[in-house]
Amino acid sequence: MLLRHALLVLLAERPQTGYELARRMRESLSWFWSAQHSQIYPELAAMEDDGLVTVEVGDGPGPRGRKTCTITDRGRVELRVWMASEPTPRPVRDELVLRAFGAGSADPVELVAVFRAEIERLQARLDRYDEIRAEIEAMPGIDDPATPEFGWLMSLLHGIASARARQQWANEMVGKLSSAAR
Amino acid sequence: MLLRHALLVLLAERPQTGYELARRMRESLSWFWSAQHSQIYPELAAMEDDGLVTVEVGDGPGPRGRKTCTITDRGRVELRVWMASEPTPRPVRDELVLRAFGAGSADPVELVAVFRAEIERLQARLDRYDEIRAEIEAMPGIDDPATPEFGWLMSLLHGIASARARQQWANEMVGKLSSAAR
DNA sequence: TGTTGCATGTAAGGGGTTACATGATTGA
DNA sequence: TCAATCATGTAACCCCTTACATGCAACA
Repeated sequence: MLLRHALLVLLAERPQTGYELARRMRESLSWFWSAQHSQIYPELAAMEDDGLVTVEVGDGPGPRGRKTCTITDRGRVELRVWMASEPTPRPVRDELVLRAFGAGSADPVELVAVFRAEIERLQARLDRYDEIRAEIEAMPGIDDPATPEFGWLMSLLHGIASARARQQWANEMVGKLSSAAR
Repeated sequence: MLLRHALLVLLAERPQTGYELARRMRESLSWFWSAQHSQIYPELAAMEDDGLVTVEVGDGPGPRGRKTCTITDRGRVELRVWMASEPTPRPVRDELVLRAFGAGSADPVELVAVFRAEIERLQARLDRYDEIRAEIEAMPGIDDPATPEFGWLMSLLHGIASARARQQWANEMVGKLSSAAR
């Protein structure tokens, strides 16, 4: 029931169509959550059955109508309860750390290249984060947790902190592998 | 084909049974990789079919024999190629960051409690990491990437770096939420 | 006229978790 | 004798990704 709560978080802000939700997942939320439209549409239907959202059908392009989903009071209660609950621990699967663990089975020169590439990817992401951060921090009411911008900034700060930590670690790996190769 | 390479990493060190591989996944590797025995046994059989491991059946408890898996030359080549390849980006799903994003839909006091609990969980993990670190760093040849201990230390350093970064971020969240509540 | 974006759905398949199932050995 | 550990396997189910499928509107 995790996609369900991710959708409720987005719908709490304003009513949206499934297409819009899928786009926001892809474009902005994707740093910490993601889902395909093929997963979102059935879930929205199930949420309607459970009374968490109401669906309003209007005119739209294509063979089917455009369906706008609105969160119900019951949906808001469900969301508030979930927000206060402890995150269920999810198993981690990190290919890069697995490669670090298995360093003994790799060509050191090739492995250094893998880590250097990761450092560059992270740098590109950090540069992008900085741009967005400048935009968001200029917004009024950014320190008020009740505004959507607050949550946006907080999740961005997480992205920055974790990318920096990972980049530094990758850099350390490159250093150790390089000095050993010499 | 990711479980496959995780198993090859472990088998590169020494021959092992499926049970042993499952235990190591659960006990030590689980910080960055995990798999259940119900997934491991069929995968080992498939790997044998593909000539990546050989299986030796011996006496064992229970109705079936004890099967020791040994990596083949072909398995080592497969592993070396994979180690030098770029990690395929996996979608992130982080419940805690999702809660930070949706801060506006939560009771601030309850949300602070959720983040404080995470800080404590991370502290317990960091304490455990420090114990293991002391043990590993005392080992000889720890700076040689060819030894299993090197990979062990590197993955541990990743765990420490990412836990610290996450803890600091969670602390920042608590600060912002608390000052807004007042 | 062709491509991109809007808009909603279904189907097949892969990866993973949980539960079911069996049974020997070792130690409390 | 009871529990934990060793040891291997199967089955059902859930979540998710990829691909298939349809068709309008706007723009180049």
